Amino acid sequence: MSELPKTYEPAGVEAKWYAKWLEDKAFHAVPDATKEPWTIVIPPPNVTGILHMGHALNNTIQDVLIRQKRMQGKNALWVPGTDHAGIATQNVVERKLAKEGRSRHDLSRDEFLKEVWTWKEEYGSTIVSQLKKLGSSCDWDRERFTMDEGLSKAVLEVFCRLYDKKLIYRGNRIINWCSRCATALSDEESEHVETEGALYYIRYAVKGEKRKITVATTRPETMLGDVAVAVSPRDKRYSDLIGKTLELPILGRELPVIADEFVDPAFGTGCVKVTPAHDPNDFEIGLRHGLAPINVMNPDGTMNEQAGPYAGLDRFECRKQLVEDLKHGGLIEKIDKHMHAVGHCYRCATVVEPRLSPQWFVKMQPLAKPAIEAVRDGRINFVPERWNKVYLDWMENIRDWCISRQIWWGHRIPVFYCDACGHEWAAREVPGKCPVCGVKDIRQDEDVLDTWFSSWLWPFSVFGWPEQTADLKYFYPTKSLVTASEIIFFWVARMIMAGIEFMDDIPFDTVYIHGTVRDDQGRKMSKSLGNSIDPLNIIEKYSADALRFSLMMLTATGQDVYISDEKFELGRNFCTKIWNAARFMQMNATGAPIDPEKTDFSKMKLSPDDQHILAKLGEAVRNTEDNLARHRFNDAALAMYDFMWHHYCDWYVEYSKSVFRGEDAQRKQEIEQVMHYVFSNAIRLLHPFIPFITEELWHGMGYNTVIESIQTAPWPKALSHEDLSACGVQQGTVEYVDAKHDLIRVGRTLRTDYNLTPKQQAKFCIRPAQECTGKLLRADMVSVSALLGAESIEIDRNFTPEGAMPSGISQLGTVYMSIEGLVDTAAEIAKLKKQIELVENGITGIVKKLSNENFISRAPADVVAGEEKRKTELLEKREKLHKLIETLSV
RNA sequence: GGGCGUUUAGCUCAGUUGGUUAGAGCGCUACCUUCACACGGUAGAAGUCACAAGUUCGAAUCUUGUAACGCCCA
Repeated sequence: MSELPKTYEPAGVEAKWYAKWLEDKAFHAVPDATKEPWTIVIPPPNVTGILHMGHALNNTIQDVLIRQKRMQGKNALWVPGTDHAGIATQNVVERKLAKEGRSRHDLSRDEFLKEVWTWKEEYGSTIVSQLKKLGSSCDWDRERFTMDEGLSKAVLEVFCRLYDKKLIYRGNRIINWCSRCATALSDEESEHVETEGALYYIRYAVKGEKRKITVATTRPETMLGDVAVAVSPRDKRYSDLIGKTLELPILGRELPVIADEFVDPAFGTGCVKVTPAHDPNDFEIGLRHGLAPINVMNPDGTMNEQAGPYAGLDRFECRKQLVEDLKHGGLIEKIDKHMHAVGHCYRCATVVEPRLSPQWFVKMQPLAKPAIEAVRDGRINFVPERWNKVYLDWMENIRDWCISRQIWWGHRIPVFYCDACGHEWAAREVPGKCPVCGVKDIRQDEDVLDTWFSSWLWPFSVFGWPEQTADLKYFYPTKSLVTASEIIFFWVARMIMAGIEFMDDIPFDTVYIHGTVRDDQGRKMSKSLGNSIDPLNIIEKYSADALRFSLMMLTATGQDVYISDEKFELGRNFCTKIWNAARFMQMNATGAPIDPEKTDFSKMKLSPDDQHILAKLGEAVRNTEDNLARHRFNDAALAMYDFMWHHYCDWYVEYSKSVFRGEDAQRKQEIEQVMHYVFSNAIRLLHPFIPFITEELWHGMGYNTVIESIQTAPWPKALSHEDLSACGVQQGTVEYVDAKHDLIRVGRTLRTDYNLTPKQQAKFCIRPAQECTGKLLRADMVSVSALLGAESIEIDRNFTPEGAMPSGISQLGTVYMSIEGLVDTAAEIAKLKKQIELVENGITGIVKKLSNENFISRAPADVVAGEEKRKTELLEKREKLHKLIETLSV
């Protein structure tokens, strides 16, 4: 065992171990009937992505889960991969082309796709290498890409099956159109942003009358596509108008006035213009009344020839111009400011235009039904629970999914058309001719599929589906899905539907939804705000372990995480603390062989502190395990942090110094053995959270001579009371040590009160509360004396101070400190009086409770007994305090 | 408009089935370069649990209402 360097240098260590783990294929899993599979599939990041804090959080959680399961002996598999991110990737490559002065339309479709693949080969692994820096223990041999051959095959298979089942159809519908990306978006891809707009009140003339009526709209340019004006059938103000004709300003088109239940008489003027080609509700009204839609816009967001004088203008330019013209004609009644939610493209933030166009849809209701059941009957559970409801609400009101995109990068829709005979069909392979008329001149649909149409198959397509592979049979279904709330609809819900539809089984049983990472002012991290914290910078500055541990400490279940640079000091400081604890052990090594698995403590005489730390380790193991099982990562991290820092380092290591500085060689070896048992178990617990430093210490401490890597070391066992007492840990002793710590704190406070420096040794007298505690203390003198920094300690059941002495009361007894020089009697009395006051308050409260008949009769007996006991204790304490004042006053 | 979440120490947050004196990290105060660690140690100060009403022997915790902030859906 080589000596650990004085300071921990994470950068080299982390790189070293990750390379070693890859070399050893430590994360690789293969089907093994003798072991239980435990599978996670990664939410595939966009191939264009770079690692942000959301990824860091998401992947740390998955890594914690998978590393723990691996240590617990499960056949743990974490499947990684990336997503081809159709629109985003196409945008990136188009921007690159634009820089070269080219557009994709200068290239053929095939040439463009070649460009994208080239880009993917060059930059597509960025995020993968970043995930490795984080320490993610993915099985990289199984890395998949949503456009790779196998996954593409799965997509075609699914499309064809659904097409043949008539669950995929083509329809002319209002969809969300991004004019910048020039493609349709699904409803989920249109992000509603609360925007200040205006409500324009526009006057339409009634034909043949002098009367004008006013309609209100937020998008005046769409009036050019108006085909009617609608009022509520119950609206008496307009009942005489129904059936009459209006004249559309500017264009002069004749518009019938119709009555439709959809119209809310309370909104605006109660008159609504009907523009079926540009609004989903209007489209429905149009269908009900047999009105032909008029599309006034081009795909790029400019107005088309239907817009008359405005043809060629951009839609917003047109709005301006049109409003000017209307004002000029006295046709604007008023313009009110109006807040409303406006859809924006989730990829480029362009305002989405509802637009009538022919698109492909998946009929969702039949797929949703069994997927709703799976969550309702608890086969699938969201954590935190509240997301169950969010999921169910969405699923119960599910709308058909628009899956066609007018871009080139993606899975091309496998639908073919024969213009000769009009046949349309879906095929898994590109057909040579029309299966009906045999004509070879057939064409394939130009559109590609929504990226999520491949992601929703991820939990089984990664294992080779539709082939019934051994991997698929063994590793599917997966266990936990870890993701953020933003993609519950996009992805999680659809995976559940796909799993049930195509695998006849749920894809996972737990969906853990973690929070969003925000800056310390609670704002979402975004490039435009410039408030992003780059995890790679944090790794460089503090280490991946520090990043991971800090994130875990800060993530309360499902709550958003607020971070700033300094928050990561928490993890770094903790790693340093562990490092130094290890160095301490190494510096005091006796040279005896170290075995982290050795537990035969029954053969040695365990000191009270030994017993105490073993018991506390047991608690830490139990807490960590429980909290991990319940996805309470922060509580798990805190349990380990508290154990390692506040129990092991603060108390046990401090106590051990008294042994290591003594002469008893046997004791030194014994305590060393306890230390290695405790420490090796503690770092095993910590390994899933901070894999690098724990592996480094595993080797640094020489544990690797017994078990080669901490990754395969057995997960610590939470020893039961029976286990503990079998190896010599008595519950009473453990409680004694807790009380001893309290006594030592009382003694240390006395030191502080009299400004003793740590070097100044003080004489103490302890008057034990009971004869038996006196015995325990006397037997434990080495420990008490060392922890208290005492020159001498007298333990005397009948101790009475001769003069004024500073003192304090603890559960085990009263502590007196003997100091040279004057005791500040007045200050001592004031201190004691303050304590008496506190005790009195306590007593008053309890007496009040105990004299309440209702409390005695209705509260559970143990609560009442507890109060009684506490009352006695407080009365005793008050008595003691009074006596102390008396002695001081003498 | 509908739904969800949050409100606890200066800051960021825990607080599980209601039950002793409401906890942590950071920050703050005092002392300490001590021999694992100053990325450290010891001791300490700091809270009207958003507000109001209710249920209860007992409420940070349960119910209702109010307010502020945030998120999702329409």
